[in-house]
Amino acid sequence: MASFTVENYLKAIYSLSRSNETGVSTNALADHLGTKAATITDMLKKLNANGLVHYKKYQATTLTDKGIEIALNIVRKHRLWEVFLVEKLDFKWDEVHDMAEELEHIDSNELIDRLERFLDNPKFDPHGDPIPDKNGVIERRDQIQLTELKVGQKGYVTGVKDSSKEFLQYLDNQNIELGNELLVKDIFDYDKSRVLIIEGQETTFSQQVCKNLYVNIIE
Amino acid sequence: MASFTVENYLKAIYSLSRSNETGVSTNALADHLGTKAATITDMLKKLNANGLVHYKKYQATTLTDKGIEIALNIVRKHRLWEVFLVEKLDFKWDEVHDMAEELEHIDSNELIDRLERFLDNPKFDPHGDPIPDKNGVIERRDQIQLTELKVGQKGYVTGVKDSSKEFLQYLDNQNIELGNELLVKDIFDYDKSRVLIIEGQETTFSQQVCKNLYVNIIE
DNA sequence: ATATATTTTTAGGCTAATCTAAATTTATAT
DNA sequence: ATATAAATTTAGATTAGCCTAAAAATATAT
Repeated sequence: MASFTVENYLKAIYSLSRSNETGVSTNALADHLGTKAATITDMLKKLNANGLVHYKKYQATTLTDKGIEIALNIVRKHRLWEVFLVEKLDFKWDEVHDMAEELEHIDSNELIDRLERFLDNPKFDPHGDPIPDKNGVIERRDQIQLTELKVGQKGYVTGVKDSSKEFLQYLDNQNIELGNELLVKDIFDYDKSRVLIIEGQETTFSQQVCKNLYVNIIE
Repeated sequence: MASFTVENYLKAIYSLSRSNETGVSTNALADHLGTKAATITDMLKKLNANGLVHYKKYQATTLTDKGIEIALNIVRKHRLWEVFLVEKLDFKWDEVHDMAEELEHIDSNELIDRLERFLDNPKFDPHGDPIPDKNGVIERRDQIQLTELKVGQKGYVTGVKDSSKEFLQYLDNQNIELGNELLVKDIFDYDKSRVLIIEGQETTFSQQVCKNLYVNIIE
């Protein structure tokens, strides 16, 4: 079985691969995992030897199929536990990340399958991220960043791109939650900030905030 | 914070102390934890240095107050997670031990307090063991071993002394569960086996089985 | 095209938790 | 009371995962 540490490496490589199709650099991984580049090199050699990554000296690293499978299972567990914490234990969406980081390593697929059923087979976690099924299949979603909506267009909030505590708490303060309907009333050329009507309430959001909100267009 | 390993040592010392008031021996710990005596000695020195155990060379070890506090918190977490697994995820009582062994190390008291409330503040785990409250207080219970009942006395099953998979599955096969009412109809002098009426059904149990069942007397 | 900067790897070490084998201490039995 | 057995500790190694400092490879800028 993959150790706690190995699971975290695979998850990190998976996660960084989302934004970088060509593969992941040693330094990017070191940053992400809070370790030093030398440590990453050591581990990549081991993961490579165990058939979990494709690694060649000085080149970007990618996951093998086996590596992807393990990473997706960790992501699945992480997101299901987050749903549990929010839906059943009433935690807020900005409070669950660290606990889920631990719970994701509990080693029982039977447990996680039963948890999934107990939670009524949720398809998305509290931040709107999709939950892989037991075969690692992720439901694809046609969500876009709020910045892509033009003036006059309507949408509803489906997720957040940045799930940092700070951003989630900012959204709480603004009373924004998943499912909220909104209309883009105006975009200021100067700083690309937007005037929005969210659930009937007029609010102004910076471009940065809008980039970090995913929406579905309402035709 | 105590590491996963340290937590397991403290829990083991706590657990073995239940049956041996004077303290725990190095070999007993090695057996219980599946490691070698030399390893135990090393660790006891560290735990002693950290104020978690009272350790003197060649003498039985006991937990300090701080050690007891940590051990009880682990026990609390273990038992609450077991209740969750059985009550909410429909696992059987012989299936939950290994998962709870992992879940007990999840590091959040807030999580465990919320879990407790979610489970309606259970006082006992699925094997009848008491769940320490958040201050480490355990509800004392006047349960006795079934072997202490005399012929003609009645009781109901409150717990198991041995919670091995094997014993629990044996009980399942015999349709015995916590709460069952029973009457001691006869005790055979020869092997101390008992004829019992359990929930109206006549059954014979060996002395070993009776020793491992806790009951409350019904006057 | 070459010097400089950046990234990555190598080499050598550290710590926690484990092991085996040998030495020491304590317990037991005659 | 002393020999023997059992339990415990010490000494010296190992492995996983991490580190720093130096070397090597790759990328960038003039």
